[in-house]
Amino acid sequence: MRHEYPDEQVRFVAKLYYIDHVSQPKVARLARVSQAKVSRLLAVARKRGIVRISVEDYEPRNRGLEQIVRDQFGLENAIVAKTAGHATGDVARATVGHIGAPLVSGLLPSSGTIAIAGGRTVKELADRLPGRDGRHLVVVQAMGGIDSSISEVDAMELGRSLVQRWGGRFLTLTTPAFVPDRAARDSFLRFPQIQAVWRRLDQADAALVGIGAMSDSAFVERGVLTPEDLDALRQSGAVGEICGRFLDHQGRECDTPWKDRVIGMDVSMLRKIPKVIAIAVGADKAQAVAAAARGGLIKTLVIDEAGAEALVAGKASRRRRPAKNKKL
Amino acid sequence: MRHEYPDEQVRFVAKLYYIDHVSQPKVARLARVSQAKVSRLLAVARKRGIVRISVEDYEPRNRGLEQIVRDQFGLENAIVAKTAGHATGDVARATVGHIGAPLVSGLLPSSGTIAIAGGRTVKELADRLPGRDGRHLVVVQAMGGIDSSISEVDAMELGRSLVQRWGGRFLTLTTPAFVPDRAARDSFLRFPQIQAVWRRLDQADAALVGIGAMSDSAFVERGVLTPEDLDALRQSGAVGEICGRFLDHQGRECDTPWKDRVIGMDVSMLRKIPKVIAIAVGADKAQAVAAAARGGLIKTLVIDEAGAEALVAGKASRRRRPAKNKKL
DNA sequence: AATATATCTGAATTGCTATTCAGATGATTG
DNA sequence: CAATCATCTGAATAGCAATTCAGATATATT
Repeated sequence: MRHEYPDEQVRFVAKLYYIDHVSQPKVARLARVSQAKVSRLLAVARKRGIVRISVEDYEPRNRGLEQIVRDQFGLENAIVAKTAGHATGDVARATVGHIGAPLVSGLLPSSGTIAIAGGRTVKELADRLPGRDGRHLVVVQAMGGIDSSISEVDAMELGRSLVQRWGGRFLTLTTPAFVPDRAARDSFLRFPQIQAVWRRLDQADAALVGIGAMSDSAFVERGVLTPEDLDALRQSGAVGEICGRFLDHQGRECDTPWKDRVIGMDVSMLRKIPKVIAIAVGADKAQAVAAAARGGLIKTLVIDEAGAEALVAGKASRRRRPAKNKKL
Repeated sequence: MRHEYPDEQVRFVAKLYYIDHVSQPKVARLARVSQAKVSRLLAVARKRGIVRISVEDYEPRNRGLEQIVRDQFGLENAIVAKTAGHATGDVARATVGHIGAPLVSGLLPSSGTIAIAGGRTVKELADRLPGRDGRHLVVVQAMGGIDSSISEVDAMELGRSLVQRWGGRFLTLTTPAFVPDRAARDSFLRFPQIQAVWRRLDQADAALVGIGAMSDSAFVERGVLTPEDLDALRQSGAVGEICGRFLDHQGRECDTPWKDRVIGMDVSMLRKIPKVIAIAVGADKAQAVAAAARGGLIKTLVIDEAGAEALVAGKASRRRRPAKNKKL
């Protein structure tokens, strides 16, 4: 089969376009080809290295903050993504996802089992994980379905799209995330199909999870928890949540009825997974992140600058509180 | 006055765009600015050298042919522009103009007087001559107006646009190119205004001229010469033309009535100008170019590959002819 | 403090580039 | 020597980038 364009032509086009700044339609005229082909020739020029574009190093991570976060919370790894003008909300999530993705990709094993949870921030990152060949990963849903619809930020969807790009296998937890009571949960977990997935989860090599704060809970938004439920959880000392597990300041699961109604990775499972990568964006996640870290549930944290700063500041304030308590 | 964008922001934007291939609208979102500003930041990045784009050398000139042409015709300088797929016509003219312009710009003096003639090819080159500050050039029209309209390829227009970019002065030859007879010409040349310009021409430091073939004459096209006139000229030995001067094989002006009816630089004027840069495109110009070169009228030749090849080949054939003549 | 001047900004627009599509072309196979 | 396949091609198009414009903002000047 004939193939590849002559170097001479590629260089001719590249020179006119990149050096002389002649537009593609004009280059096309001079080179006696269509504009479409000029565009293609330029792509070839870049691929072949005939055109080289280099950008002075830009450090997208706040290394100073990373160090502090890592040390204060005993994490293996912290990735603090710089955000333009301390962006918040969607913009910050996109930035953290963009910067975190290649780094997380490097952390994930190339074979074995990965547990994945849902969330907007996890989605931003997961969508940007580069596709790779030759990986034979099993991706497992870390928590049941939040409601009967599948949102594009649900673990179900993220896992599906991941294995589509990676070519592995995706195991779903075909259960709701929250069931009425302990008995219901146990009966679900007795199903052989579900049990098998549950065992995979228990032996996962890595996990990719989000961290939920007590404000703006996605569970409340989607109607599976009421604001009153959330209040009750707060009363019981909950400061945040991972995989449906509500945590107290120390990162222990709060002892509430919900504890037995969740079908999702529990605290002890997370603790023994060698690589738990948590993603969180925003200052309001600080308490929840701190709790998860303190409980040893997460090993790597991917976070934005505002979140990291709140995290570090919050740590200091919490140190003051015990001092207050001593006064009482 | 405030000025210049922070390096940090420029690098941030440049990295996203050039390394991560994120589109400008998306970069804009992440950087919290408008797409317009991203475009501007990228321009700054290129200007500051934060982004460097390098293209493997492309040699736009056919050095081998240049050498042959230079040697065979005793030229100071020959520029043979490579043309994609041996392009002809407009495309070849544009290519030669594009490649020749920066080289011609380097050859032209930065002060003094430059004579300029018209022509499609001259236009292609002149339009691409880079603007330069600090030059105090006087540009002089080398030949009268061909007809009463001013076409965009006429010396009048080219000179005007050149000094507009260069900031010099443009002197026009306010006469027709062809007048009815010698007496008319002499009377024109006696006008003090015209005489002054003529004297400038006579002392020009450089000239930029096209070369006309006996086919497809612009003069015939514009109705100042009839096809019969052209035939008569051919009968008198004319093989080409410079500034309205018809030349024989040896580059001497043909002795015809037209000789005294042209108001334009003559052969002796051209011969003594230190830098005469002639531009010609196309194989059909070969004889005319050869004649001009042989007559010592031009010092530098800018030409396309097809033209140069015809030139070289023609030279060989002309050598054969004298051999024939000996037989007679 | 008020004005003048220069620069900066994003919305709209224009013009350019990358991709999609349908058809052509040439290699490869039975 | 078809038939098949993969690639290549330019026209059309969808999407993207550079420029223009009018208004905003900051600095310098009086």
